[in-house]
Amino acid sequence: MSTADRLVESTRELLWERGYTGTSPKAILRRAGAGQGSMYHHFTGKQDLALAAIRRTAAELRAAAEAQLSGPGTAQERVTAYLRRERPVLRGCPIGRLTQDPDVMADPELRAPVEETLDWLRERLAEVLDEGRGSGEFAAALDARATAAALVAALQGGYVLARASGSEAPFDQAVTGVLALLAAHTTDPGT
Amino acid sequence: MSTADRLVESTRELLWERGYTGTSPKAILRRAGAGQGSMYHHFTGKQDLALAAIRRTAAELRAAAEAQLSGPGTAQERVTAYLRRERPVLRGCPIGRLTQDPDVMADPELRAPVEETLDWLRERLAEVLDEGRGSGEFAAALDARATAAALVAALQGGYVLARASGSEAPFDQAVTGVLALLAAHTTDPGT
DNA sequence: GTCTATAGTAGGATAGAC
DNA sequence: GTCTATCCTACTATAGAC
Repeated sequence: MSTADRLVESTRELLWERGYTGTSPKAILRRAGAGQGSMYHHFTGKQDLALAAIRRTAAELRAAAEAQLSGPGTAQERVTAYLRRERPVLRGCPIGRLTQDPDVMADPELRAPVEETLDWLRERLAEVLDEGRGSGEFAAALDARATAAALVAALQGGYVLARASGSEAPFDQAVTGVLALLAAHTTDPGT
Repeated sequence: MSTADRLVESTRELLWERGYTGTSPKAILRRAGAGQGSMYHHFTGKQDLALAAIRRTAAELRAAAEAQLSGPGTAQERVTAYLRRERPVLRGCPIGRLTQDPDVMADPELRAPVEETLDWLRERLAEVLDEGRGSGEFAAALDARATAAALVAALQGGYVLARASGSEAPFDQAVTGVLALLAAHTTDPGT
């Protein structure tokens, strides 16, 4: 892995652990095993490096979600697979956490990938729900957009509750709870 | 308002806006219109001041929730009233946001009120749901704890989505979505 | 490309005058 | 109680040698 790649990876880890404000260039360099010169040679500064890190993390999150949502199975099964996918719950969502970082939200460049990723996720989930609604899998009255927002919020909020309590249990409960509610809107999918 | 109170209020605002790591004593003093001497006279330092601020915010959140949840109406109505209560959505949850602050979570004293508040909220909501289940308002099969977790997560996650998109819409959608799902588990409450 | 040296600003706390 | 002065460390970036 090149020095530039190591810098981006270290930045991704630290942004996840400590956020943008809580991450110093010095900490990044220490973790990457690089000197100041390397960083300022490959990137213009902390913001530029964070931008590369956030973009990569956003792309990964999107690809991981797409893998579940466009996989095999009914709409219900794909939604369930996505929500129930194994996650590092106590570490939280590497994109969602940036939402709490005032310096990220105040910078249009840093903010854009965060906004796009979460907006895309809601929209993509709504598509799958709509699919299931069209095929008679879900009740016709189901509001795909509102339900999609509720599902993504259950995940994001589940992370918050889990971190607060220091246990994965609340996350699992939130996912179980929202899926149980959704099941009431499910008609028998047939085969 | 005393100087000590102004310091606590300024700290509450800044913790909400910028988090613990992103808030410096200097910024607190500027906002409170006080000098360094005042702060270190009334408090031992940043951590002590933050502790007072977090405790007060936690108490307020709890009182506000209790007002809705122990108010008049059916369980369904009280839950709806709590979820639909007017909120400063784009500012986020002043307690939930601390969950993303590594320095808060690493400090047992600062962390305790965050953990207690969110744990209490889930439990209190579960009680109301159980009440409604007992009175036949909700389906007997409803898992009160899981549903409570899903509802609180919808709020906390709704904040995240709203901040990401820069609009209150995703928050409202998440609340609408989860309440619509819950409605399917509702039997006619009668009178 | 990478290193060390340097610099200016801010963070967090202490000391002592008033 | 509050103020100013002071201290040490960290943050973020630049300069210039290798």
